[in-house]
Amino acid sequence: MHAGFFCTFFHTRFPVHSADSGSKPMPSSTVENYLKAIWSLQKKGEPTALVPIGRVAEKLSVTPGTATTMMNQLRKQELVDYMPRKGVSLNEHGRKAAMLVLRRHRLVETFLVEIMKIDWAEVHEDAEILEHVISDRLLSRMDEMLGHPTHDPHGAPIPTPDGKINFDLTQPLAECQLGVYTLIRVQENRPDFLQWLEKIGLKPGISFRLQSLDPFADTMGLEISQGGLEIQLSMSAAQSLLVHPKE
Amino acid sequence: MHAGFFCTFFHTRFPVHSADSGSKPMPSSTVENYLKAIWSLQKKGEPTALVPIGRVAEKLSVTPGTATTMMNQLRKQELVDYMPRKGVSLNEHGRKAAMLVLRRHRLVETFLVEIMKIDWAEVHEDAEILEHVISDRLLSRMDEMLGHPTHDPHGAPIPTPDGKINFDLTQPLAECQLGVYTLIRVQENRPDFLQWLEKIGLKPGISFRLQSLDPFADTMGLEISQGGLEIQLSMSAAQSLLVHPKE
DNA sequence: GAACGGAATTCCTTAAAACAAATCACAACC
DNA sequence: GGTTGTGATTTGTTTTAAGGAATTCCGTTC
Repeated sequence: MHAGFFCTFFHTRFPVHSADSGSKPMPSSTVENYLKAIWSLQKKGEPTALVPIGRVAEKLSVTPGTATTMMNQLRKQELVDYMPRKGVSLNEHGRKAAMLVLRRHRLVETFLVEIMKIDWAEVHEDAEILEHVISDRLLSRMDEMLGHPTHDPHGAPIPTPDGKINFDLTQPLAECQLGVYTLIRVQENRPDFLQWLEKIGLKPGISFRLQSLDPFADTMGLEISQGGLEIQLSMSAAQSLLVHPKE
Repeated sequence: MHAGFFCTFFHTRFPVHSADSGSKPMPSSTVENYLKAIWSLQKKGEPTALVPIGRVAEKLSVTPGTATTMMNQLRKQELVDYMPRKGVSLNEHGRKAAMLVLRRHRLVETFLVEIMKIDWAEVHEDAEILEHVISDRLLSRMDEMLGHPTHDPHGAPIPTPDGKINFDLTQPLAECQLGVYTLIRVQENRPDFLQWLEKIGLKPGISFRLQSLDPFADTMGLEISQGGLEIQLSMSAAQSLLVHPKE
């Protein structure tokens, strides 16, 4: 095999999250990952905007040919609108399926953090796997134990069981003026970054003062605790911090 | 496809329970299932006894040819001793791998029952899937939360992290004389059976009196609660109830 | 209007699992 | 000692997912 040692891992299909009895074939975990990828590449404003196949392939670290082949299957399963050479977008089916995967992912993450007390910086990887295999029974038990949470530990909204998602009105910190803000959501999964955030005391729900802006150094300075050190943050990092103005 | 609707499910390979970095290819979930099957067919006394390939195939609901092919792969991966036409047995590697799967399975079951409060009669199916995908981190967190349990909710011993298992000295109720016994373990996964046991008040740890034996009807009569009704039980059901004499 | 370049598509191959059908080995029987 | 039968093996095909190479579109340039 070419791509190295653990190719097997990427070739892997997952089992399905619940024994079912429906008519539709039920998406494999590979299909689910394609749906998630397409969803995440679609800009939220315009749900019919086409995503180029190359972006999908890149997102999933797969060759364009592989992605194209999969697009045809997704279309056959009536999960996407796919126009060769134009791009792909989720249809109503596909969007709902993607939302249910996202729901599983985020509920699992919340469960791992709240109940199992695993560091929020490290839950993404596990959730990435479990989202494809958790049964409906387990999922609803988790939901119940957590008291039907609306947001995961990163501040991301959890879709409802019927596939609706509630977009919060937030803006990236990178686009803010000086002032006081509350961190709502962290849109980034890299554990090292999340661990760093934790170390400096930034978690969803925490408020802080955006104190300085340096357009040339491309950084911002934050005061997180009253009278604490000013923390320097790159603009690209600030892009993944979604905030509300305080109050 | 021939074998019916949800073949896809059985074709499925699972991802791997933890990102690793070792040299060995790391068993796919299919391989893990074969190892489990072989282990469960090997009688516990004689670890080198060969299991006929047909039994393995039957256990996994797979054609003999498929099992034969897999035996060759297992041998190539140095997990089994396989002698064509004679049979197969786990070698030291394979036994350890099987024990680790069993550990994951039983810890997961215990977690589902103790922490998530799912009915012990219904956890088998979920555990059957999760045992292949749970990461080491999650597993050890579960172990910790449960206080390093030695037995699962069905009374089965949980192998240690280094793959040792501690066989309890129990006998099948079917082989017992009249007397008072404590139920140690239920060796049966069918939810309906387990639910029935629960309904009549039999769970691991419960004591009861074996009150009558009817060799012609092939049944035994149990008194579970003091002065309660006598419950009739077939010998084959009694075969899966492992007990100790009380005290 | 023709040529170019990059993205997307097709076609071919590989890999793991599985099934079906044909064949093979060996013990038991006559 | 030859025949039969059962279980195991071999061979060939299928499915899903993937990679690679060659080719085809199509929007730009010249």
